[in-house]
Amino acid sequence: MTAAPSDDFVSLVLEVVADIPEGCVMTYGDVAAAIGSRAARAVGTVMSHYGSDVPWWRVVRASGHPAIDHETRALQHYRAEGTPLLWTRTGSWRVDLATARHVPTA
DNA sequence: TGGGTGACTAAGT
DNA sequence: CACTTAGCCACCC
Repeated sequence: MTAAPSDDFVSLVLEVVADIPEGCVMTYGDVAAAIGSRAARAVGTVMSHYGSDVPWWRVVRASGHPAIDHETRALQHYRAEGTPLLWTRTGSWRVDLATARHVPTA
């Protein structure tokens, strides 16, 4: 299952996500915009099927929260990469988009 | 060809 | 800050 889909949209998404440097993150909407689309949902769908081959944890929602049901898994990577995190008093946490948000030069 | 689904976003409560 | 509602886009049957 070495994801090598001939699908254009899928390949573009994987390419953008793979280009995100360590310690940085991008929102689903930003990834979609990077490939010239606004299908943030489609990006998430692609990640759910091919995320195994890309640093999916570097892709978060517009609120700074990681993919649903994968927050704990993403937290392990953030702590290991030194990604800036913001903790709330309620015990919840989120990625500091103001500092970790990555902007593709292309 | 048409309809339903989803690792989303933004706005309102 | 957290939850709910409506809107959008790409993919599968």
